[in-house]
Amino acid sequence: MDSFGAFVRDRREALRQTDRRYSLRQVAERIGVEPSYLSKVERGEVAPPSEETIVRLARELDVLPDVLLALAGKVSSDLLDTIRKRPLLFGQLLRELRDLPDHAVLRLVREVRDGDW
Amino acid sequence: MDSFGAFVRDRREALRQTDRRYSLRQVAERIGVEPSYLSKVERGEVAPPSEETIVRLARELDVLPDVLLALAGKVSSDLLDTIRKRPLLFGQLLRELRDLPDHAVLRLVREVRDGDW
DNA sequence: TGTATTGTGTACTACATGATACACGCTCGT
DNA sequence: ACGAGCGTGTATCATGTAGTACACAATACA
Repeated sequence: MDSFGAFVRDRREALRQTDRRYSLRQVAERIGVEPSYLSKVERGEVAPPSEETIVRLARELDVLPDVLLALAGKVSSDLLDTIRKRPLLFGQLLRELRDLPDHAVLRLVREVRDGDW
Repeated sequence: MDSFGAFVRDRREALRQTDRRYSLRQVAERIGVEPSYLSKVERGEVAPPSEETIVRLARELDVLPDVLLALAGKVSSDLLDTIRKRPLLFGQLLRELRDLPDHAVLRLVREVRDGDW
Protein backbone atom coordinates (compact mmCIF):
# COMPACT_ATOMS: atom_id res chain seq x y z
CA MET A 1 0.00 0.00 0.00
CA ASP A 2 2.98 2.35 -0.13
CA SER A 3 2.96 3.32 -3.75
CA PHE A 4 3.86 6.83 -2.63
CA GLY A 5 7.27 6.11 -1.16
CA ALA A 6 8.17 3.66 -3.91
CA PHE A 7 7.17 6.13 -6.60
CA VAL A 8 9.25 8.89 -5.07
CA ARG A 9 12.26 6.68 -4.69
CA ASP A 10 12.01 5.41 -8.27
CA ARG A 11 11.58 8.88 -9.67
CA ARG A 12 14.47 10.30 -7.64
CA GLU A 13 16.80 7.49 -8.63
CA ALA A 14 15.84 7.89 -12.26
CA LEU A 15 16.80 11.56 -12.13
CA ARG A 16 19.97 10.60 -10.37
CA GLN A 17 21.17 8.55 -13.32
CA THR A 18 21.94 11.76 -15.14
CA ASP A 19 22.37 14.22 -12.28
CA ARG A 20 24.21 13.41 -9.10
CA ARG A 21 22.44 16.24 -7.28
CA TYR A 22 19.47 13.91 -6.79
CA SER A 23 20.85 12.05 -3.80
CA LEU A 24 18.39 11.55 -0.96
CA ARG A 25 20.36 13.94 1.20
CA GLN A 26 20.46 16.75 -1.32
CA VAL A 27 16.81 16.43 -2.28
CA ALA A 28 15.89 16.41 1.40
CA GLU A 29 17.84 19.59 1.92
CA ARG A 30 16.28 21.33 -1.08
CA ILE A 31 12.73 20.56 0.01
CA GLY A 32 13.55 21.43 3.60
CA VAL A 33 13.29 18.16 5.52
CA GLU A 34 15.78 15.96 7.36
CA PRO A 35 17.42 13.22 5.28
CA SER A 36 16.40 10.56 7.79
CA TYR A 37 12.79 11.64 7.38
CA LEU A 38 12.83 11.48 3.59
CA SER A 39 14.48 8.08 3.88
CA LYS A 40 11.63 6.82 6.03
CA VAL A 41 9.08 8.31 3.67
CA GLU A 42 10.62 6.65 0.62
CA ARG A 43 10.66 3.28 2.34
CA GLY A 44 7.12 3.70 3.62
CA GLU A 45 8.26 3.47 7.20
CA VAL A 46 6.16 6.53 7.94
CA ALA A 47 3.05 7.99 6.34
CA PRO A 48 3.42 10.40 3.42
CA PRO A 49 4.34 13.96 4.42
CA SER A 50 2.03 16.95 4.67
CA GLU A 51 0.47 18.48 1.58
CA GLU A 52 2.97 21.36 1.60
CA THR A 53 5.94 19.02 1.71
CA ILE A 54 4.44 16.80 -0.99
CA VAL A 55 4.05 19.81 -3.27
CA ARG A 56 7.65 20.90 -2.75
CA LEU A 57 8.76 17.34 -3.45
CA ALA A 58 6.68 17.20 -6.61
CA ARG A 59 8.28 20.40 -7.91
CA GLU A 60 11.72 19.06 -7.10
CA LEU A 61 11.09 15.79 -8.92
CA ASP A 62 9.24 17.52 -11.73
CA VAL A 63 6.02 15.55 -11.43
CA LEU A 64 2.49 16.92 -11.22
CA PRO A 65 1.60 17.71 -7.60
CA ASP A 66 -1.80 16.14 -8.19
CA VAL A 67 -0.18 12.84 -9.05
CA LEU A 68 1.86 12.75 -5.88
CA LEU A 69 -1.07 13.90 -3.78
CA ALA A 70 -3.18 11.15 -5.30
CA LEU A 71 -0.55 8.54 -4.48
CA ALA A 72 -0.53 9.84 -0.93
CA GLY A 73 -4.31 9.45 -0.74
CA LYS A 74 -4.74 13.13 0.00
CA VAL A 75 -7.40 15.37 -1.45
CA SER A 76 -5.75 18.67 -2.23
CA SER A 77 -6.81 21.60 -0.12
CA ASP A 78 -7.99 23.73 -3.03
CA LEU A 79 -10.55 21.04 -3.89
CA LEU A 80 -11.65 20.90 -0.27
CA ASP A 81 -12.11 24.66 -0.35
CA THR A 82 -14.14 24.40 -3.52
CA ILE A 83 -16.47 21.91 -1.88
CA ARG A 84 -16.63 23.81 1.40
CA LYS A 85 -17.89 26.90 -0.36
CA ARG A 86 -20.96 25.05 -1.69
CA PRO A 87 -21.11 21.78 0.25
CA LEU A 88 -24.66 20.73 -0.50
CA LEU A 89 -24.38 21.49 -4.20
CA PHE A 90 -21.10 19.69 -4.78
CA GLY A 91 -22.07 16.94 -2.37
CA GLN A 92 -25.13 16.22 -4.46
CA LEU A 93 -23.10 16.31 -7.67
CA LEU A 94 -20.39 13.98 -6.44
CA ARG A 95 -22.89 11.44 -5.13
CA GLU A 96 -24.60 11.55 -8.50
CA LEU A 97 -21.33 10.90 -10.32
CA ARG A 98 -19.83 8.43 -7.89
CA ASP A 99 -21.01 5.36 -9.74
CA LEU A 100 -20.64 6.57 -13.30
CA PRO A 101 -17.78 5.24 -15.43
CA ASP A 102 -14.78 7.44 -16.18
CA HIS A 103 -15.79 8.18 -19.74
CA ALA A 104 -19.14 9.59 -18.70
CA VAL A 105 -17.53 11.93 -16.19
CA LEU A 106 -14.92 12.92 -18.74
CA ARG A 107 -17.63 13.71 -21.27
CA LEU A 108 -19.12 16.03 -18.69
CA VAL A 109 -15.79 17.73 -18.09
CA ARG A 110 -15.39 18.40 -21.80
CA GLU A 111 -18.95 19.55 -22.19
CA VAL A 112 -18.43 22.13 -19.48
CA ARG A 113 -15.07 23.22 -20.79
CA ASP A 114 -16.22 23.63 -24.41
CA GLY A 115 -19.82 24.68 -23.86
CA ASP A 116 -21.24 28.14 -23.29
CA TRP A 117 -21.76 27.67 -19.59
CA MET B 1 -17.85 32.28 12.54
CA ASP B 2 -19.51 29.80 14.86
CA SER B 3 -22.72 29.15 13.02
CA PHE B 4 -22.34 25.52 14.03
CA GLY B 5 -22.67 25.92 17.78
CA ALA B 6 -25.40 28.53 17.47
CA PHE B 7 -27.38 26.37 15.09
CA VAL B 8 -27.18 23.36 17.39
CA ARG B 9 -28.21 25.36 20.41
CA ASP B 10 -31.17 26.93 18.60
CA ARG B 11 -32.34 23.64 17.24
CA ARG B 12 -32.01 21.88 20.59
CA GLU B 13 -33.89 24.62 22.42
CA ALA B 14 -36.60 24.59 19.81
CA LEU B 15 -37.12 20.86 20.37
CA ARG B 16 -37.06 21.49 24.09
CA GLN B 17 -40.15 23.68 23.91
CA THR B 18 -42.24 20.60 23.39
CA ASP B 19 -40.07 17.88 24.89
CA ARG B 20 -38.14 18.32 28.09
CA ARG B 21 -35.81 15.47 27.17
CA TYR B 22 -33.83 17.89 25.03
CA SER B 23 -31.81 19.40 27.83
CA LEU B 24 -28.11 19.82 27.09
CA ARG B 25 -27.26 17.13 29.59
CA GLN B 26 -29.68 14.56 28.23
CA VAL B 27 -28.75 15.17 24.63
CA ALA B 28 -25.07 14.92 25.57
CA GLU B 29 -25.72 11.61 27.24
CA ARG B 30 -27.67 10.22 24.29
CA ILE B 31 -24.98 11.12 21.77
CA GLY B 32 -22.26 9.88 24.11
CA VAL B 33 -20.31 12.99 25.12
CA GLU B 34 -19.81 14.87 28.35
CA PRO B 35 -22.28 17.69 29.07
CA SER B 36 -19.46 20.17 29.61
CA TYR B 37 -18.14 19.35 26.16
CA LEU B 38 -21.47 19.83 24.41
CA SER B 39 -21.85 23.09 26.31
CA LYS B 40 -18.53 24.31 24.95
CA VAL B 41 -19.43 23.18 21.46
CA GLU B 42 -22.77 25.00 21.50
CA ARG B 43 -21.12 28.20 22.68
CA GLY B 44 -18.31 27.87 20.15
CA GLU B 45 -15.72 27.73 22.88
CA VAL B 46 -14.20 24.75 21.10
CA ALA B 47 -14.18 23.64 17.49
CA PRO B 48 -17.03 21.48 16.18
CA PRO B 49 -16.77 17.78 17.12
CA SER B 50 -15.59 14.93 14.95
CA GLU B 51 -17.60 13.77 11.96
CA GLU B 52 -18.91 10.77 13.90
CA THR B 53 -20.16 12.90 16.77
CA ILE B 54 -21.67 15.43 14.37
CA VAL B 55 -23.63 12.67 12.66
CA ARG B 56 -24.96 11.33 15.97
CA LEU B 57 -25.93 14.87 16.94
CA ALA B 58 -27.69 15.39 13.62
CA ARG B 59 -29.74 12.23 14.10
CA GLU B 60 -30.63 13.29 17.63
CA LEU B 61 -31.77 16.74 16.52
CA ASP B 62 -33.41 15.38 13.38
CA VAL B 63 -31.50 17.50 10.90
CA LEU B 64 -29.67 16.35 7.78
CA PRO B 65 -26.11 15.29 8.65
CA ASP B 66 -24.92 17.12 5.53
CA VAL B 67 -26.28 20.40 6.86
CA LEU B 68 -24.50 20.07 10.18
CA LEU B 69 -21.32 18.88 8.49
CA ALA B 70 -21.46 21.89 6.19
CA LEU B 71 -21.89 24.27 9.13
CA ALA B 72 -18.86 22.65 10.72
CA GLY B 73 -16.85 23.25 7.55
CA LYS B 74 -16.18 19.54 7.17
CA VAL B 75 -16.25 17.61 3.93
CA SER B 76 -17.93 14.31 4.67
CA SER B 77 -15.73 11.27 4.46
CA ASP B 78 -17.81 9.51 1.83
CA LEU B 79 -17.18 12.41 -0.55
CA LEU B 80 -13.48 12.26 0.24
CA ASP B 81 -13.55 8.56 -0.58
CA THR B 82 -15.31 9.24 -3.85
CA ILE B 83 -12.60 11.70 -4.86
CA ARG B 84 -9.79 9.48 -3.60
CA LYS B 85 -10.90 6.67 -5.87
CA ARG B 86 -10.45 8.83 -9.00
CA PRO B 87 -8.50 11.88 -7.86
CA LEU B 88 -7.36 13.20 -11.22
CA LEU B 89 -10.76 12.83 -12.83
CA PHE B 90 -12.75 14.49 -10.07
CA GLY B 91 -10.02 17.03 -9.49
CA GLN B 92 -10.29 18.14 -13.08
CA LEU B 93 -14.08 18.27 -12.87
CA LEU B 94 -14.20 20.29 -9.67
CA ARG B 95 -11.70 22.82 -10.95
CA GLU B 96 -13.79 23.19 -14.07
CA LEU B 97 -16.93 23.81 -12.04
CA ARG B 98 -15.39 25.92 -9.32
CA ASP B 99 -16.26 29.24 -10.90
CA LEU B 100 -19.61 28.39 -12.40
CA PRO B 101 -22.77 29.75 -10.78
CA ASP B 102 -25.01 27.45 -8.76
CA HIS B 103 -27.67 27.16 -11.43
CA ALA B 104 -25.20 25.87 -14.00
CA VAL B 105 -23.95 23.17 -11.64
CA LEU B 106 -27.50 22.28 -10.69
CA ARG B 107 -28.42 21.97 -14.34
CA LEU B 108 -25.59 19.51 -14.66
CA VAL B 109 -26.77 17.52 -11.67
CA ARG B 110 -30.23 17.23 -13.17
CA GLU B 111 -28.90 16.36 -16.58
CA VAL B 112 -26.96 13.49 -15.09
CA ARG B 113 -29.82 12.31 -12.92
CA ASP B 114 -32.38 12.37 -15.70
CA GLY B 115 -30.23 11.52 -18.68
CA ASP B 116 -29.24 8.16 -20.06
CA TRP B 117 -25.72 8.22 -18.66
C1' DT C 1 -38.05 24.33 51.21
C1' DG C 2 -35.21 21.16 49.77
C1' DT C 3 -33.62 18.05 46.22
C1' DA C 4 -33.04 17.02 41.47
C1' DT C 5 -31.58 18.73 37.41
C1' DT C 6 -29.26 22.06 34.65
C1' DG C 7 -25.44 24.60 32.31
C1' DT C 8 -20.68 25.85 32.86
C1' DG C 9 -15.64 26.61 34.48
C1' DT C 10 -11.16 24.53 35.25
C1' DA C 11 -7.92 21.10 34.74
C1' DC C 12 -6.33 17.37 32.52
C1' DT C 13 -5.62 13.51 29.00
C1' DA C 14 -4.95 10.12 24.99
C1' DC C 15 -3.74 9.77 20.49
C1' DA C 16 -2.31 11.28 15.85
C1' DT C 17 0.49 14.02 12.77
C1' DG C 18 4.56 15.70 10.98
C1' DA C 19 8.31 16.10 11.71
C1' DT C 20 13.78 17.10 14.10
C1' DA C 21 18.46 15.76 15.97
C1' DC C 22 22.21 13.06 15.79
C1' DA C 23 25.03 9.10 15.63
C1' DC C 24 26.37 5.19 12.94
C1' DG C 25 28.42 2.33 9.36
C1' DC C 26 28.84 1.90 4.34
C1' DT C 27 30.57 3.29 -0.28
C1' DC C 28 32.55 5.97 -3.97
C1' DG C 29 35.74 8.97 -6.05
C1' DT C 30 40.43 10.85 -6.09
C1' DA D 1 43.63 4.49 1.52
C1' DC D 2 40.82 7.79 3.22
C1' DG D 3 37.71 11.57 3.62
C1' DA D 4 33.36 13.39 1.75
C1' DG D 5 29.10 12.17 0.99
C1' DC D 6 25.63 8.59 1.43
C1' DG D 7 21.37 6.15 3.49
C1' DT D 8 19.45 4.68 7.80
C1' DG D 9 18.34 3.59 12.99
C1' DT D 10 16.93 5.40 17.42
C1' DA D 11 15.15 8.70 20.30
C1' DT D 12 12.57 12.65 20.84
C1' DC D 13 9.37 16.62 20.18
C1' DA D 14 5.65 20.30 19.05
C1' DT D 15 1.18 20.95 17.80
C1' DG D 16 -3.48 19.77 16.94
C1' DT D 17 -7.71 17.06 17.71
C1' DA D 18 -11.21 15.38 20.34
C1' DG D 19 -12.42 14.81 23.90
C1' DT D 20 -12.96 13.29 29.84
C1' DA D 21 -13.58 14.24 34.89
C1' DC D 22 -15.46 16.68 38.33
C1' DA D 23 -16.84 20.41 41.12
C1' DC D 24 -19.80 24.38 41.37
C1' DA D 25 -23.61 27.76 41.35
C1' DA D 26 -28.08 28.68 39.48
C1' DT D 27 -32.68 27.03 38.38
C1' DA D 28 -36.90 24.30 38.30
C1' DC D 29 -40.26 21.80 40.52
C1' DA D 30 -42.90 18.96 43.69
